Amino acid sequence: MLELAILGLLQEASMHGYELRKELTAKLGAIRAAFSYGSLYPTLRRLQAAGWIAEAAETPATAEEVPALTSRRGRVVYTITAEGKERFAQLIAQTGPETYGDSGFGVHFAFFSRTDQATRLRILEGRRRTIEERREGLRDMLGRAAERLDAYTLELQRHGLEACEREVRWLEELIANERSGRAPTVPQEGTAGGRREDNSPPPPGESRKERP
Amino acid sequence: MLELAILGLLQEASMHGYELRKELTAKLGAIRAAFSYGSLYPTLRRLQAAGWIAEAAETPATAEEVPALTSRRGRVVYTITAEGKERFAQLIAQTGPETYGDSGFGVHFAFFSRTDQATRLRILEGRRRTIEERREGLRDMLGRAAERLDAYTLELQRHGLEACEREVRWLEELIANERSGRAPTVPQEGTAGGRREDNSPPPPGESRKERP
DNA sequence: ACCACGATGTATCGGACCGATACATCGCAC
DNA sequence: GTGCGATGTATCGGTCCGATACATCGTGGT
Repeated sequence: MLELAILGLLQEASMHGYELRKELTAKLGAIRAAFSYGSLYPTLRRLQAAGWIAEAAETPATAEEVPALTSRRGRVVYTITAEGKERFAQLIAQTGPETYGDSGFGVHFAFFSRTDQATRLRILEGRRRTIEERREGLRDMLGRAAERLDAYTLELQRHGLEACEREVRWLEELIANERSGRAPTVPQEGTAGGRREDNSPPPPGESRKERP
Repeated sequence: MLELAILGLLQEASMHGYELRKELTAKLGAIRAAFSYGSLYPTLRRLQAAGWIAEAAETPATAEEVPALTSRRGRVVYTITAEGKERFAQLIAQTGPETYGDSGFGVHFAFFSRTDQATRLRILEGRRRTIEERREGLRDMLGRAAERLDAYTLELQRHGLEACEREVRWLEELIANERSGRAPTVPQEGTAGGRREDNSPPPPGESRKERP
């Protein structure tokens, strides 16, 4: 999961660890706490060893903005490699049970603008399936096994059930949107201006922003 | 977390691993997937080594119901010890940051009927605080940093924000209920009949056994 | 002039937990 | 009688977390 997230973020811009973690938190804050440094740094090392990412020279490029303040230090800036982009494309396209869990789904969803529509649909439907099953489990519990549970546990289940129902509705909307061509609002091109050799096919219905 | 959950469940009834996991799933299904055997069995061993739980002889007690079918096998039934009960009381009463995370809160909440009111209140308020902070983070993101994020990520944040708002409202209700004396419905005494030497002060609204 | 403090930044260690997997037995349906 | 799904115990490798350590920077207070 972390591997996928790092590769995805570095595709938008080169960054050092600290920055990466902040972006991670910003992008995934809704779905999971954040990855800790205890997994981030080892993973960076692993990705570098595998050749998916590489260390970059400090502050040479993208001049003008923020001249050279705090120039080089211990900071290690990572850049994704061509192999890394391939790896990302492969990871983002393959789906499985772990794609539908809370954490996995969140990460995949956060990179939907780099995912082709067929895969998006597959993921949304898989997630819906997963949540529907969780929902049914809770319904059964609140029906049949209710008298075995104390009031607090029951209340927890009730609240969980409501959350499930709500998420299923949300997913339904997203799926309908996806099928009708247009994205929830609009996928937009990442920071990286150039480079169009990445596979992700431009989504069909590129339309307007939300905020009316 | 798992330690607390096991101790709590064994206080209601002696069980073997498989059964324990099913109960765990039933009780915590709303908040987290389930603990896997890969953590369950090692933890059982650890608890046994610490003297909090002990192996019990198979099917000797609680006769009548289900005579002796499938009598003894490889099944290992665990029973909580007096020290284990003390340990549970200590764990359930102490609060901290980890108590307010998704998983920690869920487990603590699931055993609220064995928690004194002051602690319940402390946990609910801590949890509320935590979610409120998460909520503020998401609000900031959707306000200031919105243009940096793509439409899908934005939609994820929006959905997360709504979930936070909903949970805060839920917590408010629980807190109000808690303050006004009555629990969501009513905490009930566990299976364990004897032993009143454990510290947990009898909650105010102590009523009768489960099965009415 | 000094320095305390919080943000930035890299890094490691132990431990909790997961997912896959391997077995072995039971009761039941075909 | 036989295969199959539920019951049941157990381990292994790997991911991730939480705490911790340490060093530098800019800022503001005194």
